[in-house]
Amino acid sequence: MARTTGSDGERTEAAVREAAVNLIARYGYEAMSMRQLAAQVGVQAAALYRYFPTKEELLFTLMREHMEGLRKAWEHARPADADPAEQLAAYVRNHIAFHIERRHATHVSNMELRSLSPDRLTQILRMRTAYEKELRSILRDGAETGVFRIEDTGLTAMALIQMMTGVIVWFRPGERLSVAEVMATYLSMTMRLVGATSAGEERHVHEHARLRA
Amino acid sequence: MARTTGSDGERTEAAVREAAVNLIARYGYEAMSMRQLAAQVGVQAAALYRYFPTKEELLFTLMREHMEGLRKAWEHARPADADPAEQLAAYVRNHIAFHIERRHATHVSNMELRSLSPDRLTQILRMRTAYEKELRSILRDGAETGVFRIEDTGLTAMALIQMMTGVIVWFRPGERLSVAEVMATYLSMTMRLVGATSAGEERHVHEHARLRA
DNA sequence: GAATTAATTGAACGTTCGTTTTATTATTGC
DNA sequence: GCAATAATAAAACGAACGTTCAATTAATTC
Repeated sequence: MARTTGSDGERTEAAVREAAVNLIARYGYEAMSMRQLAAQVGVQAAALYRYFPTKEELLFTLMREHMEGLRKAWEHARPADADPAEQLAAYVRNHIAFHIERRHATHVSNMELRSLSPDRLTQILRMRTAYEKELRSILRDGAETGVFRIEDTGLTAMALIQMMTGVIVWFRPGERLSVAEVMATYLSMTMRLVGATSAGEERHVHEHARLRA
Repeated sequence: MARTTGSDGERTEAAVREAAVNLIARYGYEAMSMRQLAAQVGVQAAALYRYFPTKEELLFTLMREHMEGLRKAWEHARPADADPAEQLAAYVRNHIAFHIERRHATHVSNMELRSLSPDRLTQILRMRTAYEKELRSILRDGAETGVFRIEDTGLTAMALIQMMTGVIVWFRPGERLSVAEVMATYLSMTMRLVGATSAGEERHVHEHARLRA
């Protein structure tokens, strides 16, 4: 046999990406074999090499597009002219919404970094650092303006990001909590953690009420 | 050749454990080969099977002992009769100190769960859940006593644990911050996050001063 | 409808993997 | 110092891995 009826390159490539994200998230990059991936797509292993030259290139593509998606989401969600408290709230909401919606891809991007070659690792880490830098900048602004009380900006940024990204470990859609509830609670915890002054707290409380409605 | 001069079973087994933790933390369980591990120990691959019947059993042993170590550390560090704020402070200090000291083992226990067979996975998760339950219990006590202001105990516990465990991602000994400084800052963030009342804050501030001294 | 291009199969390549078996040497106990 | 045991080496096993190649068929182009 050879080309099958109804076969379509674009559809196959999309199916490969989706199956790869799911399999790598569940079993890990090293544990997923190209044959296993091909079987999930409904194709022979050799067909995969029409779309991705190597297994590592496939992993890198998934990670790069995930990071670009995160950057674009924040570019779209960031408020143009807003005080640090509003900016921080937008950052938290965007981060949690994005990571819950793309749990599997996030898992891959966070857990499989060590399977990348050095220069590809550098590229992904650069994108990640740029994204984290946005948060540090917001925190610094807030600390200088006096709306936040923060001991160490860099350390607080790392703590917040790890706290927020952690939702993908335990969150399962359709269980006890809705996405809006999780977002609201994490927003509340974040504002307290950065010592947001009453003005920021007020805003957050209103936000909280709105989200639960 | 066969038995080598000066060979000693106990020393070899300890060397295997240490090398395995380091290699798995760096390259991942699947990516570490038994030959690579043996080479690191200075022995042939077959010799490993004198101490661990399979590769997975080796992984499981490392994880189980790490979790038991964490439990024992908390048993030893937990204050007998203390208010929730003091108990929480002890939990945070113990968690951060333990995880910084055993970064590699923590990495293994957190990242390689999917390489365990179902029943071994269950065993490790049970130990982890028991440990997390301690934190939830402290938070609940504090919320009921009124010393903490917490929206959702379970969610707060997860957020705190992920925030604290996250130190192993970026912390490198001997760099910008000392362990005591990191502990102090995380303690401060934790107390604010749980909305600890001024009494708890006071105590924490004193603690903070003590640790920096 | 013939020629060209796109998509895929099936088989194979060389390598590496975890593990087992057997033999061999060092150490220990008497 | 001799028997028993502990610790390892060396070689091999079959299976699985990522990847390549040639052949084959479907879709497209003119």
